Amino acid sequence: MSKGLETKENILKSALELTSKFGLESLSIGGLAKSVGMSKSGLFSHFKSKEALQVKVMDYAAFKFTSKVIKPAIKEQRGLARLEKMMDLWIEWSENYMAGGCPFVSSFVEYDDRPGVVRDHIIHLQKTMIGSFEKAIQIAIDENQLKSNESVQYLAYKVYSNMLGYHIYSHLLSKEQARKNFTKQFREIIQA
Amino acid sequence: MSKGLETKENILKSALELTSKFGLESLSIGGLAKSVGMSKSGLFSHFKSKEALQVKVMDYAAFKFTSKVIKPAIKEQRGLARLEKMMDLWIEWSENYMAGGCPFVSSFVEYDDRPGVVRDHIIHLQKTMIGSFEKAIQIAIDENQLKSNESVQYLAYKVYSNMLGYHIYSHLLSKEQARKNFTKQFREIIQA
DNA sequence: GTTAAAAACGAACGTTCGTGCTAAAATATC
DNA sequence: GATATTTTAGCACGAACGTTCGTTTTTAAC
Repeated sequence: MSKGLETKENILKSALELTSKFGLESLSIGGLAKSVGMSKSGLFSHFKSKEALQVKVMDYAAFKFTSKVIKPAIKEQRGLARLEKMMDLWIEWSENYMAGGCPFVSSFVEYDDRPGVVRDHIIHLQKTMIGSFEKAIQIAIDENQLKSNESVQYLAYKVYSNMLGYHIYSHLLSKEQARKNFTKQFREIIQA
Repeated sequence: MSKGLETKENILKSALELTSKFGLESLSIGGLAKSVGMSKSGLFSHFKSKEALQVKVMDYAAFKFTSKVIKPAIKEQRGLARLEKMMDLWIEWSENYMAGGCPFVSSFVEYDDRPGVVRDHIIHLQKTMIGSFEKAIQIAIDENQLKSNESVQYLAYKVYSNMLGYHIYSHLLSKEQARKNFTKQFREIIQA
């Protein structure tokens, strides 16, 4: 890998950490440069605008999410086991890897009323992400491991709401209590 | 009402609108001053710091939430009817009154990793809000209109997750579809 | 109507913001 | 090892940030 790509990856890694903690909008070129130990202009030249940087950061987040949650779960056998593994990894992603909070949730909330390429991109990534869950749910149904007369879309909605609830409650109460609630509701969803 | 309190209320009204759209952190003294049509310093003198302004804005949001959602719902008869009215008004609050998105959700996500008085205050308000729903649920149970072997806290968690799901989905899909999902899951929660 | 208090203003402060430049340093190519 | 290319740094810009100040205007009290 060339030097350029190496530092670029380095920058995005730091940027994602900062985004997770403080949000995509609070990401500043100067602050980011300081945290990776290079000059503002040096960093800036890698991306040609702040907007482009933000888009790249979200792409990087999506890449990481895929490699930390989606891909490992696919190694599990088709059906409920895979879906459950996905939930576990998802929680782990929120809890350990993205300690400052899921960047998709925060950036989405941040940009839901800021029209522009950043928002469009976030929405696209979010839909892709939900699509992954819908696919996993569909497979569980096909494998006759999940019986439900509800649509896949509605089941995914419930799964996703539950994750959002976990996300908020984990900062409000203890992580343990939030996790209990999450697990309990997930069981109800797949057993209904 | 004195002139001072009048303009202060005016400022907070504009501030809440901006917060709903762009978030509490993006609220700037200069921008806010421009939107209410007064000077930066004139506005600033009403609050002695930006932090104080942010706290006041959230207090104002809580006040509005109480008067638009909680209080009108209490006029409904005790039990499920009241809880359902609360849901309707809550959705209405998100959809019409707070068109830019619920300020509690957005500010909470924004500040969950920014220690300080603002965060502490937001958490406090959020807990109070959840407490209101728990109380309504408890009453519905006491009135024998809601039968459940789950704890009130867990039921409130489900109700709240559902609202969060609605909040995200309404920006992702259509409001109608989001609302359908919300209503459906709410029915399941109170019938389980 | 006079006077005291409150409210709003305009200007300036030191910082930080994103974004251009140009020049120097580091890397890759041959 | 010389050359071409990429990457980084340094500096400057205009604008916006929160905040302070002294002054002027508006309101309230008598």
